[in-house]
Amino acid sequence: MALAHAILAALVEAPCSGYDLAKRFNGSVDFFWSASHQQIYRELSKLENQGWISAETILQSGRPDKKLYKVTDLGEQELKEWIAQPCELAPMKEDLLVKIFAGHVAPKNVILQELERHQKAHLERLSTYKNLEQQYFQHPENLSESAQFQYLTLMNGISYEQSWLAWYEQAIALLSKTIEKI
Amino acid sequence: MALAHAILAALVEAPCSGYDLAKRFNGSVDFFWSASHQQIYRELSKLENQGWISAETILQSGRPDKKLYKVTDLGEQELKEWIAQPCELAPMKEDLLVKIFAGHVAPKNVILQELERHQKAHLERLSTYKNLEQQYFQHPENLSESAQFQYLTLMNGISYEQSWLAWYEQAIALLSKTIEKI
DNA sequence: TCTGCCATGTAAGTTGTTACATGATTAT
DNA sequence: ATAATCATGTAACAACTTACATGGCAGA
Repeated sequence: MALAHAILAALVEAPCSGYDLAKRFNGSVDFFWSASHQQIYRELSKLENQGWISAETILQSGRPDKKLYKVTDLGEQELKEWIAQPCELAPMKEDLLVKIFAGHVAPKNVILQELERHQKAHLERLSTYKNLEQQYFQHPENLSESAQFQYLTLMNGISYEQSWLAWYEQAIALLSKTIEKI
Repeated sequence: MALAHAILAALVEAPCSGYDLAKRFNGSVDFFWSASHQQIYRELSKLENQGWISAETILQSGRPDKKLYKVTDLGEQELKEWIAQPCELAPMKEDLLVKIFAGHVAPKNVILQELERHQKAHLERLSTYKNLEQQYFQHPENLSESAQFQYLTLMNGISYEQSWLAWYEQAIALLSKTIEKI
């Protein structure tokens, strides 16, 4: 049920189309949830049927019409109740760490290359996040309440990326050293 | 396909039963993958049919018989090839951050309680990880190659938990302050 | 006696992935 | 011309979750 609530959360903050939601939940700025556009469209239909969101069709000239979704009172109530229920820690699913765990069955330079690829990707994400921080959250003390909460999720994203980057440094150093020995 | 490879990775390091795998992929020591026992048993059957693992039935007195699984040469080859293929960054799915993102629709003390619950859970995990470090990885320079790789995954787990804990401090401080204002 | 551990599974339902499909507009 | 962006979806399949099911043994 969590995709439903992630969509509600995103729409409460800013009503938008499925296409826009897909952009927010894809690629580089998905610091709290990710989902494909197929999932999103399917879920949006469900949410509309349940009456948790409502759609307004916006006619556009020069580009396809779009449906602008917003959260209904019922939907907001539901979101509020969901927030109050305790939830589990997110399950770990890290392909990269599976590779590291079994790293001794593969050549070390293969592992190192993969580490460096991921390091680069995380570095890019971090810089995206820092740009967002600069643009929207320069003066944390003046933020609206909802902006404060959003800032907290961004801070989490930044902290997450930094923790990965610190680990890459250690991991690459350790593996490079043992390669030299051989 | 990643569950399959996570199982291969775990079995390469130490052959064991489905039950044991489930324990490793559940609860507090799953620092690179998590899965339920149902998933694991189903996947084990598939892997055995594909010839990537083989089972030996161990008759036990006083407790149920068990199947001890180990990775075949074919399975190890497959794992090796999978490691060499570049993979994506793990998708983000954090219920807690969804709650935070939409935090303004709920009472602040509800959010704070949930933050504190999670903080406690992460603290416990960190201490579990640190105990493992003390027990098995006291002298990193003397570790076997495979133990070195395992230590890297543990280090990642520790770094991950510490990053969450640092964020909780910030988040709780920020929210507590704004509560006082009201 | 009741709970928890050991050990394995099935069945039904939900969620997520991959591939396919359309069609206009804008920028290179 | 070609690719990218806007905008929405369907269909088939794979992965994951939740609930159900069994049964002996050990310890409080």
